[in-house]
Amino acid sequence: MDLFLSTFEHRIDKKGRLSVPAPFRSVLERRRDPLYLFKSLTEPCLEGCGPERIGQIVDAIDSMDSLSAEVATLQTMLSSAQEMKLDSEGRIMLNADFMAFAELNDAALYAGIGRSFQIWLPDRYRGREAEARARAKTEGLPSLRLGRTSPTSSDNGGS
Amino acid sequence: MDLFLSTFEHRIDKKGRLSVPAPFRSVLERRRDPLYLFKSLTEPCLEGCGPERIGQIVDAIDSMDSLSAEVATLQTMLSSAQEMKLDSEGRIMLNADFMAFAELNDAALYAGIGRSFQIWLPDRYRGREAEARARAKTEGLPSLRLGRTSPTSSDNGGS
DNA sequence: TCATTTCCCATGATATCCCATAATATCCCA
DNA sequence: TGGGATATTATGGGATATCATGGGAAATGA
Repeated sequence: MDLFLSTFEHRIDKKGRLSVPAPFRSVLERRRDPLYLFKSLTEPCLEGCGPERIGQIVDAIDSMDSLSAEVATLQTMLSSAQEMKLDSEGRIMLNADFMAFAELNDAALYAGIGRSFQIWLPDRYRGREAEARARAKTEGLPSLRLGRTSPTSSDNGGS
Repeated sequence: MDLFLSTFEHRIDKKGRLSVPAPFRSVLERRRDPLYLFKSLTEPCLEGCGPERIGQIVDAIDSMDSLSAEVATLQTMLSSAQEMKLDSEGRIMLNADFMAFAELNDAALYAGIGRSFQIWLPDRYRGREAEARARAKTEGLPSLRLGRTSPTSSDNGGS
């Protein structure tokens, strides 16, 4: 089961190019997946994922009442989503909208969160991380059931 | 799965020409599909799609009570639909009815929403997007964990 | 005829390709 | 186990291709 994990900080060059971390690239390559980015609905960061999540959203829209507010929300996600083409060095180009939304300028921090990852202004991310750790200390951990539960997992091996 | 995604803002020149975004054109070309536009039933914007979506509407009408109000509604969609011809540079010309309906003048914003896309007055679209994002912040994300269709999938990273 | 629309070419902006390089990580073999 | 050789990675820059856009001229059609 390959996942997006760890954090990486990379520079954004004068041309607006940003390297995708090699470990993330190899996850996508192994699955032969293109990379999609979209603006987070709830945080000032970008989200990266493979096509399966985009497909879920498209299918969900088709199965919902097209006049509902939920559909409008999902459509907002899709209208900000973009299939990113990597250049031969594994870099992407962030358009002006993406850059402005996440308030990026000359550097970006990738944070792998399992099946997807986020792209943040580095300092902002570190601030949030500190907050989250402080919260954990005062409020305790969210219930985490590490025992494992759900059956069947037709995953390939890996770690 | 090629989809219409992302947003693009283009100018409408003095002759009334409007470029179709290159990524949208390549989706249509790959499928050898002509482009259809029609007036949205629910919003002050135009909708664009390929022939399969038009076919779905026709089929839906055929399967419904031909006297119902819904049929009349869907029929107005079809009667406003038009097959657009692209010039050699990939531009379309919007007729006066389309321009007036979406209140367009010298610019248009394309918003890809998966299997179709919309064409908006840019400022109006941005207002709607801001509303949708504000709603998502207060009311949370629509639950899309229903559709657990694909092999990977599962929990949303939706920050 | 006159008013459009369509075709063709020009152009500036920008993305993409290809190559170079420095730093780091990985490998290999003694 | 060490240490030099090799591969990978992130980053940068110049050249080339693509794209959006605009305008003149030919074609269409009412």
